[in-house]
Amino acid sequence: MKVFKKGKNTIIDEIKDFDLAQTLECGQCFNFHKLDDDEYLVVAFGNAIKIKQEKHRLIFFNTKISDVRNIWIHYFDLDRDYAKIKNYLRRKDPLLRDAIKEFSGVRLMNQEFHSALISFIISQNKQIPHIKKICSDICKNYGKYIGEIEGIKCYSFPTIDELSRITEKQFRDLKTGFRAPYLVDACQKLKSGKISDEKLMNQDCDDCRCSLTSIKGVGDKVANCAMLFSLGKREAFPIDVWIYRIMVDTYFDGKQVSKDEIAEFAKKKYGKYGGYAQQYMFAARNNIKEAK
DNA sequence: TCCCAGGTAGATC
DNA sequence: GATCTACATGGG
Repeated sequence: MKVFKKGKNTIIDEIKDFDLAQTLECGQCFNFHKLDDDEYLVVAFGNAIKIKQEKHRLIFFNTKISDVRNIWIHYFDLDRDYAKIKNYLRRKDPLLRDAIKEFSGVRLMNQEFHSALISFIISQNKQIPHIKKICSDICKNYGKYIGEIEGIKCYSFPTIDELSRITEKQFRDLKTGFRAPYLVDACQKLKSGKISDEKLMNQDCDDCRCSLTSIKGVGDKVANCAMLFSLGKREAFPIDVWIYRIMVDTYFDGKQVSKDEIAEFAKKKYGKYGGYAQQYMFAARNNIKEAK
């Protein structure tokens, strides 16, 4: 992997096991906008940038090389060897072979904790396009204006301070419905420091999940998503309706077992790679369903 | 009109 | 403990 400056842009070349579209569109992140094929507007850490992929090359438009090194490489998890992870999973589970083949460019992102937590509280009982819409509305209404890219006005995800000032009524006006009081509780715990990424990163998986589920409206699934996508807990295995169906059909002969039983099974089967297994499976959910 | 969506809290048994 | 249901909103 080579990083260098070209005019106003920064380039990463010789990238392996990465596909920008697959990584952004596989349901782990909601704060982006598709501009064209393999071309996206991404918002994170108070920045908005245009990124384009050309085969093994990533172009970060109008971006300093130091930002690519300090922010974006880690954000897209590009400093990790995915060949090893994929080999492990292919050997471990034949079901994942096709999923990994089809979605070999998926990487688990390292998002900002507060934005991942808020996004996944919103995600419950909602479809991905609507989650994206609400996240975007939150940025537009309560984040800061960053600038315009390709004629699109960009707004940062609100900081914890900005989030803590949003009332339940204001959350309801953004069509979050019954999640509004959950969001308020999460924002207050973030603001008070009762919940912080610093504390959670130092906890093991079970303690971390336990801390997170002390927030109203955060159960195992939302906690696991926040842990997996923003706290580096890669053994976390979120079980949503899709993963539940796939696991039940594949390993429990269609029998409606409890989510705890599936979680236990996944822990034994995938171990510390649970999160990766889950994400390849989720990315390929429609193909897996059709194959049955 | 009915069913479902990257679920969870509270009630009930 | 393990199940059952209400919960806002939008889309098929």
